[in-house]
Amino acid sequence: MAIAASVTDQLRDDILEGAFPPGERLIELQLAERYGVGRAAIRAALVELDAEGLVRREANRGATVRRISVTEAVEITQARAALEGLIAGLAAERATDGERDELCALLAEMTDAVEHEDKLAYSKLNRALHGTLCRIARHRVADDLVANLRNRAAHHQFRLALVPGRAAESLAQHRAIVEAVTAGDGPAAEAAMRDHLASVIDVLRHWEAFDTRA
Amino acid sequence: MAIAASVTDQLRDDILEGAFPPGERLIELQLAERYGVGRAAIRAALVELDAEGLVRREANRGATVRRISVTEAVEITQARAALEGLIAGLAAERATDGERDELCALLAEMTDAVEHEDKLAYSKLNRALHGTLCRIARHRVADDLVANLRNRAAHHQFRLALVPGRAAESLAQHRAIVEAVTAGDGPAAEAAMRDHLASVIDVLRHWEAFDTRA
DNA sequence: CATTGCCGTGTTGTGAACAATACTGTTAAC
DNA sequence: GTTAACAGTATTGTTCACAACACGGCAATG
Repeated sequence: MAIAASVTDQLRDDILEGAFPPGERLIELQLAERYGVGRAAIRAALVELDAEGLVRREANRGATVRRISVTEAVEITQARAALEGLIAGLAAERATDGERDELCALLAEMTDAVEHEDKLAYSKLNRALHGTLCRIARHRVADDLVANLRNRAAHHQFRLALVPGRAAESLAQHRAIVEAVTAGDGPAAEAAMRDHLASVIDVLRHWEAFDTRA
Repeated sequence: MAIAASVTDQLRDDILEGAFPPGERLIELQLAERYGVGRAAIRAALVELDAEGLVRREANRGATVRRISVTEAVEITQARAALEGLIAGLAAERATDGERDELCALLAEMTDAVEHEDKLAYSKLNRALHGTLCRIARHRVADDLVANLRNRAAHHQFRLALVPGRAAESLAQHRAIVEAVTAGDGPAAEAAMRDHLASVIDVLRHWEAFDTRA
């Protein structure tokens, strides 16, 4: 499965990049040709991505890119809040001096991005910051779960970055998180992370009312 | 995959039942014969259970039942604490009167089991109570994640039930959870659930020191 | 005109055969 | 006695072909 694992990764990336939009049918033969492998490898990849929640498979009807409703995105973010709260708390306890510097540097870059109104850069830095916290926490199980949840809701996270004024609010919340982590205050870090994601949920809930698509 | 899904379920159950102990090799041909299906179906099942974390697959070397160290069981339980805290809080907000009665009935059965020192029954009821809370919370995402985490640590949970005096302590904690949920007090329910799982973690940590196997 | 039955096409599900790889025990050399 | 090379076996990885199923259009019927 050396090659097949790589096929799974390629397909996952392609879905996350938007090469296959939500609802799109994923036909084994087409994918096999696209990635230059046999149908068996594609099948394995589809089973795996189905388990990850990125792909939906129906018996005898094939696979499609899973469509995540706003309602489900709220649930995903709630689960993230619980798990990333744990992670933030652990990160506060376990961060080395070098890792603290890393977080501060990321925060500085985020501040720059907000000042220059570079929403794309901010979105990437946002992802990087959360990823760095996961690494610092040294908690494999939570890390894996969170990475998966982030992938599942990736589409909506992207929309979020485009909301006017959102970046400034988000920046302040991230600053609170980084400060608590660098101060080594676990409970404060957990609370700050939960606050941050609660505010994400607020935005999602606002959409939920008059949005049934995507 | 109508049949194949059932094969995955059968294999998962067999692993959880202990029919295949941790570390045991899972040979495709043997499994195919055992369940009366082709190798392809078995392969799909193994890929799926690998994604679930119950099975480990190495390239060209086959699949084995994943061995969960005590250290990893601690991590799993920490993640459960975060997610089941969320679930307990939601359950407190969303439980109907009928569901509250259901919880009280389960608690009564657990009390009986402790009085009769029926550890096996208690262990089953324990599982049932947590499962019922997941259902009451009506939170699909967290529910799925928790169910998976419980499966992964199932072996250790079973050992836990055999610790002398553990059942009485556990019963008191479950009573606190049920009382908070039936009272509709979300934060208290979340705190009670976290307390309960923190005490599970304490026992695991105690083992961690002088236990490297299983 | 609406509805039902039927057939053709596209796609998935499954089984069998073959190739590639890793493990085991044996023999030979140093 | 230890190590290295080697063959034999067991198991996985891959490909192919075919069967099973779902969907679409078309025609026949009421």
